[in-house]
Amino acid sequence: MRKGEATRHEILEHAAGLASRVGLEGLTIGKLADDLDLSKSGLFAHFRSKEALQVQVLEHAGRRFAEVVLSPALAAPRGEPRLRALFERWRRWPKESGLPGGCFFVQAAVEFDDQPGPARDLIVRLQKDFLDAIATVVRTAVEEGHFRAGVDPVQVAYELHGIMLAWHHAARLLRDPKAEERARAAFESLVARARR
Amino acid sequence: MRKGEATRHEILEHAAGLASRVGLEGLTIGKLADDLDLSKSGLFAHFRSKEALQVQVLEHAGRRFAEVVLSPALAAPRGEPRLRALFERWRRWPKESGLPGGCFFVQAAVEFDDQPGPARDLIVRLQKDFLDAIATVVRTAVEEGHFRAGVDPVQVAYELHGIMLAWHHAARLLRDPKAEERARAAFESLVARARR
DNA sequence: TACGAAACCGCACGAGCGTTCTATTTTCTC
DNA sequence: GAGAAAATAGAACGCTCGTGCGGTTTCGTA
Repeated sequence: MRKGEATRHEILEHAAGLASRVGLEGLTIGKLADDLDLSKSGLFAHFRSKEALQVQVLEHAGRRFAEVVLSPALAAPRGEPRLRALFERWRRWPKESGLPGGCFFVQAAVEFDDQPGPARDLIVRLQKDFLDAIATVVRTAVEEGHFRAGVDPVQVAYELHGIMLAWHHAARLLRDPKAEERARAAFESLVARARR
Repeated sequence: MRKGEATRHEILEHAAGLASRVGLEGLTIGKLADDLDLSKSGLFAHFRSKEALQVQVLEHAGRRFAEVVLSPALAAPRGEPRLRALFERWRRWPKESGLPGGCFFVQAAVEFDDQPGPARDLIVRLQKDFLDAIATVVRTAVEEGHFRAGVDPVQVAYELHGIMLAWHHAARLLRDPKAEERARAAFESLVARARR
């Protein structure tokens, strides 16, 4: 029971990186087994279906995201600093977590927005939870008096998400060297607007 | 030579809709042929490779987008009205063009951001051209005096793109009924900021 | 150290993929 | 309306996919 857990972890780790490049649908048990020097059937036995594999990869990445982005950000002082910490960690997360294809939640969200099933359900839950978390951070910024009272936290979360998606697009597809600079400018503008 | 053109057009039309749901990689010659009551080989003969099919679907959609979104928007009065027209048409384009899976450029951009080849090259060109077009519209708004002189047109294009991506995400994945409302609010905020 | 359980392998399967070849039907042109 | 050219069909290929099965190796524990 010990060894199995370990290799399953290894598999999920590698699968997340692979999926960031080719997507969760593009994930292939054969390729995965090859990369990890396992037999196809040996690897398959850990999950018993491809769908289960996809779901577990998502769960794994969700836990990882919470560890690497959310929790540390929430450790920052309440209010605007916390929002800034979140932004910074969010931006660095694909690199830090060894996702060579960029944030693979972006890929998964687009891939499954039209394909019902447990994978889609899980993605929706994860993304909603995350957007809620952003909104909560913004709300505390209002409570702390950093942001003005009229600010709509959900709207800010929405717009921040848009900034990150545009950044992902500019950086990964367009290879625009100014992508980060633009994302930062947009973020500062968003914060300034909320503060004023 | 006439008939072939017609069915090829039909194929591309249907393929674009299909690809909006399953992606350009998920596109399958067999499924496509089935849907259109053609033989696999008969359909295949029109393109002679799947890659060529993908590229032609992209070209087709690009032309369509220019017809349905860009050109009509550019017919609006210079400046802010033109930007508004662009926003409105852009928002309606997946529905108007029979893309049941939402804007399939979003799907394609994410799918190919890491897979070199002619398809990726074409997507990059199309997206760059479009972002340039937005920036140009913003620039004319500055020239017309609708927007203030300090506005960075490229930055505005970047942020508008982000708003649309967030909208796509909220509407399609999260099925958020307020998605459009939020997109509109973000757009108004963007315009107000540029105007002030 | 022995033994039961867990982990893993090799092999095979049926299905679907993109692609090729040859033959047949349909379309266009003079 | 005949004949060339184009469009389509049918069958087959080699490959890869996810999945199932039976046996072998490795591990964890008593």
